[in-house]
Amino acid sequence: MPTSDLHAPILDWYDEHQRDLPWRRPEASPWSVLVSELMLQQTPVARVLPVHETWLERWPTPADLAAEPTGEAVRAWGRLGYPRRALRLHAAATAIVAEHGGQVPSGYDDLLALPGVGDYTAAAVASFAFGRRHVVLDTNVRRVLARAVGRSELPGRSLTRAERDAAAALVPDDAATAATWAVAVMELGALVCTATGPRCEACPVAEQCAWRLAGHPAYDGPPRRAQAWDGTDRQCRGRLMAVLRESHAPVHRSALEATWPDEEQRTRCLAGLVADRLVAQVAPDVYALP
DNA sequence: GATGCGTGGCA
DNA sequence: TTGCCAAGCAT
Repeated sequence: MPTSDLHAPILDWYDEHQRDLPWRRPEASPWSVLVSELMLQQTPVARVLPVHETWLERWPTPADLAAEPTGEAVRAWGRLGYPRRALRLHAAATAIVAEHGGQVPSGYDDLLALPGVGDYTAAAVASFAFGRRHVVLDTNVRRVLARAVGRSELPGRSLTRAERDAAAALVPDDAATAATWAVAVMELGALVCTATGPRCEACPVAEQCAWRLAGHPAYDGPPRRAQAWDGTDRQCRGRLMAVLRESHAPVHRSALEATWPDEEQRTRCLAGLVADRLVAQVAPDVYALP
């Protein structure tokens, strides 16, 4: 297969076009990398940048965060979305202090055991923060490989064994090169080989891209369900959380009623937030961040 | 394996 | 305008 021809062009392209991101700088700590990865789960870089900066200033080490109430993490999370990630990051910091002497572990298995850290994040932190050799397979990498190697516009809904094997076969032998390869392919997917409107004219491997050579055939896999929003529990939970984040004093139930007209749904969502530990009930009908 | 989980920007 | 998308994880 000519896939080895992908390496040099993509590594060279990354060397020239990579973004200067705080968590990529030489002085960035493993904690900075871990925080960035949690924040970047389903959230664009542009929105992560300011929150990541203030987060690291306030909590430069896992121990600093672990010493705070979880509600402070949820409040500082702001509007990044999926606030349960803030809870998981706090729990990860607590576990790092309790089980790893306050140092972010460097091994994949130890990272994977941390709350909020799955296969992708464990591989990414081990690779980016510690220079380990791993298969780092996120949505960007999956898309780049689906096109360059697999001849399709988009990857399938679920990660297949064949897809993982193909990605593994492309990882350079040398650990340091493998780590650069991982971030380089991700960056290519983020900046050039984008989900919509890919900039093939700027792509370093356009000449050998199977999808392009096939004439850019449109995605023909199973339909991808657009996530509903209006009227969903997610929207309702978001409204409730916004009120609690913005108030530095406990909030009475009556103040929450104004945010959502459907009482049955609002009550159910509030109970769900309490069950999720995103909200604490501090007195009858009074709520606050935990 | 499918589903639920926030938020905002952009074409 | 509105659908689609953004470095996933846990259940």
